[in-house]
Amino acid sequence: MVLKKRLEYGFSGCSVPVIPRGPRSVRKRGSHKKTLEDSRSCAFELLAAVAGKLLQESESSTSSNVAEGLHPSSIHNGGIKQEQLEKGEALKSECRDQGSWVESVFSSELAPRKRNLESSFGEFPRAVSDTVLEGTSVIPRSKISTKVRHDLKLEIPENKTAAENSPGKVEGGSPNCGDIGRQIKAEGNPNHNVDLTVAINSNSKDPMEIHVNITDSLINSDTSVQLPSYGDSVPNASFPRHKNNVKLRGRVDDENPVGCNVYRSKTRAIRPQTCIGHRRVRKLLASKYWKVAPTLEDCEFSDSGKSMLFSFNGRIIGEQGSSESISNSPEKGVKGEKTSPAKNLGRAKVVSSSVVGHQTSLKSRDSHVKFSIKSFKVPELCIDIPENATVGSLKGTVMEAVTAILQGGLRVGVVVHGKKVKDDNKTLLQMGISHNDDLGTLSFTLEAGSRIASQPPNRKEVPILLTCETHHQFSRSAAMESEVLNASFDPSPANNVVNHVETNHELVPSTHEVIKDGTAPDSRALVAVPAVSVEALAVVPVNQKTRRCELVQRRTRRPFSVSEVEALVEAVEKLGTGRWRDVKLSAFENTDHRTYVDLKDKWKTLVHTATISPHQRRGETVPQDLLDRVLSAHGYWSHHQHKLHGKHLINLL
DNA sequence: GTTAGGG
DNA sequence: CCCTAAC
Repeated sequence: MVLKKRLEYGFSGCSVPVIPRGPRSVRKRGSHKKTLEDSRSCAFELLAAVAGKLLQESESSTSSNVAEGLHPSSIHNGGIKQEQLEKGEALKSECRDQGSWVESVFSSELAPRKRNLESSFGEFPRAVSDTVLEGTSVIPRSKISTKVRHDLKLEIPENKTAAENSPGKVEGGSPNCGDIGRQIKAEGNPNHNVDLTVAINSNSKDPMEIHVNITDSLINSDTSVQLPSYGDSVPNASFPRHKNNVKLRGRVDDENPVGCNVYRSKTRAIRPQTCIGHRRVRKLLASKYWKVAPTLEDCEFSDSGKSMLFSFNGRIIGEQGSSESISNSPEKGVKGEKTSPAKNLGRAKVVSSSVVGHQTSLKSRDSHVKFSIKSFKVPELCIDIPENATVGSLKGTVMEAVTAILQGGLRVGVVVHGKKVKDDNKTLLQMGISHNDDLGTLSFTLEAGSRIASQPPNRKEVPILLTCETHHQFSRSAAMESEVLNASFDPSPANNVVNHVETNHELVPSTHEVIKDGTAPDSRALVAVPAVSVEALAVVPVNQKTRRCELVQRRTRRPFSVSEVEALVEAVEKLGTGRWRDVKLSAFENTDHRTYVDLKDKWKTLVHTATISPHQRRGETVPQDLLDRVLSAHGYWSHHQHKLHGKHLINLL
C-alpha cells in the first residue's frame, strides 16, 4: 500500500518526530457565547436583511413601491438616501443611489453595552468637547448625501502602469486623479458648477432629512460653486477664497421657523463615531450586500445639542459600485458579453504567469483600453444641523463639507477584481486589463486626502488625513472596525465625544478655530484650514490599531498546481494533518506565497474534492491517484490521531 | 505564533 | 483565501 510505505518512510526518515497533537475538533465552535447576543443578532440580521432588501429595491427601481412604502418621503431622486427612524428606535438604514452604501445603527440595542469613557474623555480636545456638549435641544438627524457626477472618458494604453493610468487623459475637465482643484485649474476652469438640490422634510416625529444632490455640471451655469484653486505653491492655509456661491433648490417642508441660533463657529467638522453598530450587522451588510453597497457608510449620532456635526466618508467610489463601476464603452459592447471561463482563466493567468510577458510583447503596442467612467460619487456628507439653523448656515455647512473634501485632494484607486491595486508599476495587462477584456471587474475609487502629494515643501508633512477608509468595499474593512463598532452607545454626550475622538482621523477641518481667533474673515469661513487639521491630528492621533488606513488587498488567487498538490499530499502523508507548519517547512519552505494556512486550506479542499464525484469538481483537475492518496491519508491521519490522542489520554492517566 | 473550523 | 477563536 502506497500510503503505508510513505508513512513508514516518514516515520523512519523524518527528523521531525511525528507527534500528532490531539485533535482540536473537539472544540466545536458556535456553541459558545450563545446568549443574549445571539438573540440580538437575529434581530440585527433581520433588520440588516431589510436594509439589504431596500437596497436591492432601490437599485432596481429607485422609486420602488416597497421602498417608498417603508420610507415615505425618504427617497429622493435617484434614491440618494433613505432614512428610517422608527419610533425612537434609532434604527437607521440608508442607501445611496445604486446602493453604494448602507448603514444600520441600532443604538437602542447598543445602549446597554458598557464602555469606559472617562479616561478617553479627558484626552479630547476641549474645543470639540465644548461644541459637542454645547447643545441643549434635541436636534434631528440630518444627513446630506452628495453626488458629484462626472463623465469621464478614458483611453489608456494597456502598457501604462496603474500610476500612469490614474492621471490619464480626461475629457471634460473632470477630476480624474489628484485633487479636483488642481485638475480644474489645469483645465483652466476654476469653476466647479454644482447643482444642489435640497429637500428638507421635517416634522415632529421624523428626523429632518436633507437630501442634497450635487451634480457637477460644467455646462450648468445656473448654480455654481467655485472651488478654491489648489495651487501647488499656495499654502493651504491661505487659499484665496472665491465666492462660494451655492444655490439651494428644493423644498423645506418644515413648519418650524428656521432661525439662526447657530453660527458657523459652532460647527464642528468632525467625523463622529462611525457606526456604533452591531458588528455582525456590519459584517453582514458588508459581506452580503457589498456589491450593492460597497460603501457601508459611517454614521454619526446626533447628540442633543446645537452643534452641527458633519462627517464625510473619506472615500469616493465609482458610482456603480465596485462590481460594475466602469461601464465599457458602448462601442465595445462588452458589458452584456458573457465572460467565458476560458476568458477568466486567461486573465487569471495573466496575473500570475510569467508567460504573459511574452504575450504582452506580442501584442500590438498601441492596444488601448477604452472605457468610460460614468461618474464618481462624492463621499457622503453627514450633517447634523439644528432645525432652527438658517438655510444660509446650511449652505455654508454643505459648502464646508464639499470644499473640505475637495481641498483635501483626491486620489484615484484602481480596483481590479475587487482588489485594490496598490502596485502602481504594474501594467494594465499585468493586472488583467486588456483592450479585449471584459472590464466589468475594473473599478475606481476616489479617495480624499492626497494633499500630501501637492503639499508645499514648507508645510509640515501630515499623515494622510482624509484617507482613512470608512467605507467597506471589502468586508474585512468592516472587521477592522470592530473596536469602534463594539463600543457601546451611551446616550450621554460624553460618549459621543469620545466616539468622535476615536474616529477623528477624518477630522474635517473646521472653521471653529479660525473664527475664534478672528484671523479669518467670514468670507473665508468655509476654508478648510489644514493647519487646524494638523493640530487636531497632533492632539488626537489616529488610532492606527483601530483604523486601517489602507485597504487590505486580498491576495491574488494562486491555484495550486498539480505538483504542488503532490508535494502537499506527500508532506501530509508524512506528517499528518495537524502539523501544517511542519508541512509548510517540509514541502513549501521556499514558497513564500504558500502559508501553512494555505496548505491547510488546500488540504481541506483536496479532501472535499476527493470526496465529491469527479463531475462536480472544478478548476484544474487533480489526478485521481493524488486524490486517492488524499483520501487515504486523510482517513489514516484522522484515525491515527484519534488513536494517539486516546493513547495520550491513557498515558496521562 | 499555530491550528481548526467557519465563511 | 479570509477571519477568528482557541490554544
